[in-house]
Amino acid sequence: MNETKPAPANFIEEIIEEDLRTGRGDRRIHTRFPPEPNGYLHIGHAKAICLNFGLAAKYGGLCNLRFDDTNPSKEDPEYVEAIKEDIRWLGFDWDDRLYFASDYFERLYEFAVQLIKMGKAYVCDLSPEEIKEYRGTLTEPGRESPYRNRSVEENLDLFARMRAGEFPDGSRVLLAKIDMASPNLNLRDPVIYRILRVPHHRTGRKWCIYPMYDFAHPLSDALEGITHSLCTLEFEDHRPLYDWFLEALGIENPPRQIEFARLNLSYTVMSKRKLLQLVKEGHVRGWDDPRMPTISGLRRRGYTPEAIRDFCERIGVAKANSIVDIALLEHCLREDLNRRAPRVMAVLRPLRVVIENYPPDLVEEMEALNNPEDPSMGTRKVPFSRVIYIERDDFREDPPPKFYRLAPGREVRLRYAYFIKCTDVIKDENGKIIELRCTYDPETRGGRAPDGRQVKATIHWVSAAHAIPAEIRLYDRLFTKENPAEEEDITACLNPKSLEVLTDCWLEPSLAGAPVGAHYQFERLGYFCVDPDSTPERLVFNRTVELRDSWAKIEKKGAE
RNA sequence: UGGGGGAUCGUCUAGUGGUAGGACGGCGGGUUCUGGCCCCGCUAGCGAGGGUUCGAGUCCUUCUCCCCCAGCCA
Repeated sequence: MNETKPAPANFIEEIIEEDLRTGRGDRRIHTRFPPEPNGYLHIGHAKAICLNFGLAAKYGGLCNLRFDDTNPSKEDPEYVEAIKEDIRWLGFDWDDRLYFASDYFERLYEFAVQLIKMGKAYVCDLSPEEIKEYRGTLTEPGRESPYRNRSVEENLDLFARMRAGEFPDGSRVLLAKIDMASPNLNLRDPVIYRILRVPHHRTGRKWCIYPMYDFAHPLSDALEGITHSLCTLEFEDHRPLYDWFLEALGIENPPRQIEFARLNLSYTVMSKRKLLQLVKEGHVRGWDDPRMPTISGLRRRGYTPEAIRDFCERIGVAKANSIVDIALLEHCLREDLNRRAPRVMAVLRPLRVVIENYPPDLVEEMEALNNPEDPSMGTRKVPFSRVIYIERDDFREDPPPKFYRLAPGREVRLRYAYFIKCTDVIKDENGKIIELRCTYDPETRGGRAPDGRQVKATIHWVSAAHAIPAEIRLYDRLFTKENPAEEEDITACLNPKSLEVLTDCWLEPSLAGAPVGAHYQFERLGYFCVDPDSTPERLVFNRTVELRDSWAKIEKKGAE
């Protein structure tokens, strides 16, 4: 067979293929996903995960999971477990290659000693404020620290004593000796070790000095044999420093850092800090609130790993900052769920309907398709009786043009059942419609009229005597602004209607015992999944995403 | 005013000197026992100016706008 190789999908694949051709990086592909365990993963991380693991898979390489845990004051083992679970759920596997930067502390310390011996690092006694001052500004060069030219011996001694805990936090740091006049601030003698008496979640109290990201990252990559180290755009300025450490320490086949644009999604925020704020201030119920763009939130909402992976593939990888329309994510979701979610009938806002000419004691079992997209999913029986509930939205006493559903004197089809015609509208003392009286045509059982007459609409229903009650949570975008991150205060543009809880909902009886996490399409309404808050007595559903709704569009247009 | 990046339909993204393409969205139509799915069609773009060239989104040049950097965070 003569298969043409697919063109590289993005600039990173181009670089990789070039490296594979020229032999740079040992003709291997080895990537890593390096989260800091200081928060939950979000859909932006999913992009990085798909990229790193996907590249390894595509080019026959490997991808490690490495926790970048060099700052114990922000990290927590709770996050480590949550992150592992999320990556696995997304469908990726790091086999036995689970690493922690903290595993390398001893070796990183040795690297630092090596740097000192080469005269490329020194201990500085300046205070944090002084260091900042000496660093200069964007437009003015920095000044050299008075401690910059200490002897190797003194530096070695001081660094050992930093490790031994002889000095208080913040009193001294180890700096790389590079260039205080560099226009790139990262090269103005950056801090590589600081004194921090904070117990580490993995190394306990063994260390009171911890390496900085800029030092730990390239060397951790080197230690793991990483060939391509992908990160986001804001680290572009750090690349010279990344390369400097590898070069100074004589690393062979050094890994190559490549930067790409992080993902932003419309109507949400993506920074860990802002997400943490939403959680802490109680604007959402937690990291896994179904309105959150976190992996755990999306999972609880009912998103599938397949949909998220497909989305990550479709958005592409580039270097331009962008905000992807959340409609694309929803499209990927619907496409996946349409294929696999069983159809059921559920009424969210019930309107009681009495079918006056239907025998009071009769119950019929109507046969319904579980998924018209996939006949192999079979059929089920849905009980039908004299009193049913329909959706309040499916009836209008005074129907506007193009409203095809039920109205006084009008006939519609009940999905998988009969044609019914509305004969009477019953209201309470306030004029609120509380019940409809209808008649059915026994000849239309199964949904077709022998005389060939047609109806304009098919609506869903549940049998009042058989339906099971449920709570259903409807979600909308969390923010009213397309890019909340650019607002002074993101909480000012929170969408007050991002959550609506419906407590008087009725489900067809086949849903009894539905397991947590199960996905369904509630016909004509959307995709829903069973929330963990469900109890054996009462199911709770989340609306994952609505079906596209052309009637809603028509109605909205009419209102304008 | 220093350095590092970036600019292609409304959005995301291809295009590597030879007819600017795809996806999402929007609009219109077909089909339909879900106003869903599916199918068809339409819509709409190279930040600006100059130059090189038979030919420029692509090369050169000037400019404009946007993002990132002055943590002992990552």
